[in-house]
Amino acid sequence: MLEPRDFQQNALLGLLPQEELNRLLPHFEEVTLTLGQSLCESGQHMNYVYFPLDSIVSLLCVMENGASTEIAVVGYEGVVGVSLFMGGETTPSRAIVQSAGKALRLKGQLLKNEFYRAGPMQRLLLRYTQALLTQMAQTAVCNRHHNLDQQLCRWLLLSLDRLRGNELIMTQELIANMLGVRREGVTEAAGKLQRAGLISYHRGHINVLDRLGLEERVCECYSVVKDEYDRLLNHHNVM
Amino acid sequence: MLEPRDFQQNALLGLLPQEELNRLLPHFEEVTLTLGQSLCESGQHMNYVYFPLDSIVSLLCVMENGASTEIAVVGYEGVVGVSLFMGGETTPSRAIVQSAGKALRLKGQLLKNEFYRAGPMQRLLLRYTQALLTQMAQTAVCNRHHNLDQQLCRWLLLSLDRLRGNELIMTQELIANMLGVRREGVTEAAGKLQRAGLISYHRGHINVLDRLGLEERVCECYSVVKDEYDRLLNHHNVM
DNA sequence: AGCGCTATGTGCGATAACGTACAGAGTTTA
DNA sequence: TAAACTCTGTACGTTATCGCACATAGCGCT
Repeated sequence: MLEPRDFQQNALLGLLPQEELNRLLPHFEEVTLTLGQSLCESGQHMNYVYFPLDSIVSLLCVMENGASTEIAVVGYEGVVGVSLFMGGETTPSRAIVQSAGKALRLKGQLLKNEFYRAGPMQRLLLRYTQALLTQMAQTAVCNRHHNLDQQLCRWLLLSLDRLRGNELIMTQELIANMLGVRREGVTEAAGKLQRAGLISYHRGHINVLDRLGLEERVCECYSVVKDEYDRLLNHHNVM
Repeated sequence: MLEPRDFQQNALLGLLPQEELNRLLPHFEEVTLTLGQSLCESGQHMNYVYFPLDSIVSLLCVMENGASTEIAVVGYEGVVGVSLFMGGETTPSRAIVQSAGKALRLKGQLLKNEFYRAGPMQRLLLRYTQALLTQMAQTAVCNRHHNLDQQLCRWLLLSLDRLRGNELIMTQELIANMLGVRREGVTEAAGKLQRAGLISYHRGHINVLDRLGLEERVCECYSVVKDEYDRLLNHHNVM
């Protein structure tokens, strides 16, 4: 049986009133997500929704030729599987574990039942979905208007916000897949950050040395997304 | 007083059971939307939601330097103002009329009341929101991976699907703002389509001469979005 | 130690889109 | 009718990213 404090590790669940949480408590399962694991394939039904604790999940749009782009990232502040309660059951996107760690999972049907009580859980999940919408929109603009250097900063900061420490375990190849660019492009952009002393890079391990430095370089997209999450999912506004 | 058949012009309202519609019927207002009119500014509260009949509205992400990109387009199949019922009240994006025409509008509070009955209207609006989500995600990928020629085809087809005839009233300058590219780029891409006999172009009037030709040139993004709208908002699946 | 695999770094020509400038044609206004 | 304005077309050098090729370095395995 999970302890109440386990739930506080996920910010979304942490916002729920205790009685709502209690109803679901026995049905949660803690699972370990491994790097690269797929939680959802394009067009497939999901059996579970996942509330990350210290793991990070990327939502990817995959194209016919195999090229992909990350459209949003989900960590302890959110949930993977919004299409379940939105009513579509499936989405055309994939959910891939970008950073290994723990998550709480819940059977899709149970979440749907809770959602359709039209109480705090519904309000919360809808506000979260709107934040996700903003993240996707901003990703679209960023892809259009900002250069790779800035996009890499945005990606690093969004990931960092969802982790405890300052270390990311992620090869340049994988980052390139997320951003939808060439691996060489990431090498070059990351090289600049490394020479500027903002990060150190070593065979799949990125250490962020100077977070403020990254924030100076990043495009506005980062703070637009962050501010909107803060606004929509802050304790005062939600309940 | 509006006639029931007026409502059938909006596909979303057309999917609602009669009794649901009857409850709201007295509160709808028909309005004329003019080209370039703003229905919603970034971060502003919306007082109304709009159900387009024969008008088209673009959702734009505007950046600090004024550059913009369309992240989704809404026509007779949808509604402008999802942030109202999603709970966030505002969004960081703008809603601009891209093609003049009629729409039905409803006071935001009335829609929210209806939404929180947790009945057919809620189910419908949530499914629509998921479709919107897909459109945004696909826009992000398309911005990344496809060239301007293909994106223009996608944009023309998405607009065409939301219009009665084959004529679009839209300057190259405006299309460029939507796609987030240079006006000259649109001139060039449109020139290719014109020379190929697919469209004819004259001072803000585009006539689509060969729709199938456009569908042959367009990237997969168009059909991903269209298929997902069809799946999520088709009569058999919704109610 | 030696081999193979993986991750990173670098170089270079090709390409798409950019910024800018300007010309011409059509439309509106004075 | 002339002037002003709007929309479209064209040209050209610049830049960011791509695609490809290949070098180097770290790590694991035998």
